[in-house]
Amino acid sequence: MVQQAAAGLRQRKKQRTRDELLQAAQQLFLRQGYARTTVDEITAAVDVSQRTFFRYFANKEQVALALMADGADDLIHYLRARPSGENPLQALRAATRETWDARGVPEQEGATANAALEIFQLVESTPTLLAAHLHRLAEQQQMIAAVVAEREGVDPVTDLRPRLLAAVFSAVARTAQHEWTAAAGRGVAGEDFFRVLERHLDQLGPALTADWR
Amino acid sequence: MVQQAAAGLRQRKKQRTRDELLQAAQQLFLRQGYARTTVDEITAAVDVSQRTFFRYFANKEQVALALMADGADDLIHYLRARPSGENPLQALRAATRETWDARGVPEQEGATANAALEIFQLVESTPTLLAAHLHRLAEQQQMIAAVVAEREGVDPVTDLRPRLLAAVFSAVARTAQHEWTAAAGRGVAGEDFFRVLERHLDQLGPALTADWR
DNA sequence: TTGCCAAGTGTCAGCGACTGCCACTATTGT
DNA sequence: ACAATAGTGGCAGTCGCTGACACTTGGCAA
Repeated sequence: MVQQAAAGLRQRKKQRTRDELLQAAQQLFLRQGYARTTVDEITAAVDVSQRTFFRYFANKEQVALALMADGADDLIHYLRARPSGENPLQALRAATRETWDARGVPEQEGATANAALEIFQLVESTPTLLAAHLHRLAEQQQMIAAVVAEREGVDPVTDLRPRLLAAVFSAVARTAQHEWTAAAGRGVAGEDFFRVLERHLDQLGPALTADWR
Repeated sequence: MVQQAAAGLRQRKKQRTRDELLQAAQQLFLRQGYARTTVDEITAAVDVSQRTFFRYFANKEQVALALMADGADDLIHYLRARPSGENPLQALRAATRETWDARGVPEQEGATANAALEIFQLVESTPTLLAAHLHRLAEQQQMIAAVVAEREGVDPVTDLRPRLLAAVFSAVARTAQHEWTAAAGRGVAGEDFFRVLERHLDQLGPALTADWR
């Protein structure tokens, strides 16, 4: 996952301006908020033209979304690799854990980790960004459904289960993420995201079946 | 639900231009697509200024969303009215059925019903609109969670179940809606939305627990 | 009725996101 | 060294959206 050949100069240059744009955007967004940051400000900070900006990102939202660690591709990959003995929900849970573990390393710089959290909160609190984010999640959900259907060898058109499972899992994951972001914001620091997710998954059964009292 | 006093002339006039804007927007959106329709075109059709348009709708997306029968407020209302003996999931299911039944009547004009479907498909196929729609659903989901928590008398902050239930139910409902829209588009006409939703809810257990084979 | 207040509208001026177009510069393979 | 090609900059223009202000019109009381 996440590998890069140190190819030609052209490639590297491109990668560099892209990174610079991202970094400049991050600084400005976190300092002034998303809406109050113009594309011109971002490009000025990196000293490229506005036109160039829109060659790297389809729109302003995409810069912000690109700042969030995504991991969806990784998830798909890990999910494909899970042993076929597991039932789908187990496989999803395990793949998520692997995805999470795999990226812990470069995240320890403190300042970086903190910025990551702030970005989550920024997205969560900016309607347009949240909308775009939800849209992206919906797309990822479809991919998950497809992989699950393939894994289990069921017809993805007829059988509702893959889509339902993907939908429910995504919903739970998103709820957990929401919760985690909020908690981390309140200084209730430390709890691992995956731990939060597990707590949510554990409550899934009770929430659906039992009488609550 | 949905009641209107035939109040002063001022009120009626306002309602009228709002309706006209909606209708004009609907026509244009369905004819030319969302992106290729400008706000100026809409206002020209109704003969009001662009400025007025934005006094009625916060942005272009909102007109489109307003064209979709919403029913969220109704759902909340019905949900509150459900007998407290029911467990939450049952209550949600029943409230949804009531919401659905309550609006069947004025929808039979054929042409209207067909346009409604087309709007769903328009939203589904237009990224910005879909994003906005998902965002709205997320807000409604929060309201559902709040009502459920209140209904069951549990702490909405500590207890994860209300939010999880709302999230899962919304996810299933959305999946069903997606399915329904697609099916209706393929001419596999006739199946009641609520029927589709029930099929999905029935598959929820199997999708989560069982080994799929 | 008259006259006042407030609600609703139009106009205008302007910002910011985004696109198409074309000329220019810099890398790459030969 | 040269040509093909990828990437950038600048410009002109469209569209969504907003603030400010002047104007019209419906609601209401004297």
